[in-house]
Amino acid sequence: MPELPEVETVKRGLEPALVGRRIAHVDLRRKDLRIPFPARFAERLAGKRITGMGRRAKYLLADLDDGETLIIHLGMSGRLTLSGKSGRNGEGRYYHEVRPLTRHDHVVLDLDDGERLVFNDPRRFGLMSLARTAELSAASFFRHLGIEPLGNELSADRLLDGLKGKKTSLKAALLDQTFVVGIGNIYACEALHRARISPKRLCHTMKLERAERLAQAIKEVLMEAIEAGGSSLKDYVHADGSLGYFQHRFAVYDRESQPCPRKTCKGTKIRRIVQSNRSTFYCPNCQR
DNA sequence: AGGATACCCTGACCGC
DNA sequence: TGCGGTCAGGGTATCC
Repeated sequence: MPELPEVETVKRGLEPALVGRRIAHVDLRRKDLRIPFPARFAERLAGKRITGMGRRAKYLLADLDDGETLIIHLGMSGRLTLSGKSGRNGEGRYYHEVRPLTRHDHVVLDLDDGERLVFNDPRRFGLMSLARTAELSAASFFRHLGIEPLGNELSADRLLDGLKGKKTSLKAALLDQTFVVGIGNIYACEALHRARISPKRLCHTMKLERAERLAQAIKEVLMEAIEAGGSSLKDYVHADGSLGYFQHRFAVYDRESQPCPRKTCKGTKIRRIVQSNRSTFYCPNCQR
């Protein structure tokens, strides 16, 4: 379920533990995830220091001190877990505990301070790769990506420009990562509900007023989810170091037959339809 | 060419 | 209790 807000939350959760640390050892426990690991992956990571972290679309980035960047995509079920524990106990004695590895723990990064980062991904829709930091935007993963939804790039005008002439539904357009990045099935539904626009509406029928509402709604929905993730970060990095996805209240997603939260809808039931093989949830009363 | 569909994969869940 | 079927969705290959 990781869309932009979840990836951003993972980035913020990991940043303090990873930046400045050196990767002491890498354990690659299989040869591929969704795609094969790049050549000499473990060797290229080992010994490098993590100098900073970033995010592009739903990709998590860790810059290394040799000019390469570790690229991580969580796919659908990927998780990054901090599982090492080391330090001085009450008696000043050094201790080191590491959680035993489990099924689907595919990549293990041991850091120089005793911390351990584990990538677990049951469905293996995720990926890990490496690219030259200076050439990231030209890397295959990023070359075709559209604009980031937060910040000034996304505006009503920019939306209108991208939507004009498109014959698809708005829902499909929002999921298209070559247009706007970071929005997945959940936040597409949520943004359209907040903007009071039908997911079935055809792109080319959009005019300025709806485009303004949609641009605003996308930003709000994503930013509120990031805030919810941020505020739950201390719960979210659990005592054992594992990172869970924060629970967030959705207005329409996965709420089929439940009342639309919008007061003026007076209990109109949320409807579920299928668009391009994916569930769409919306309120037939307020979304037009 | 661009839009729709199939597929990768496993776990959760449901009905029997 | 077990078992088969269905669904979940990010991204991309492939088809139309």
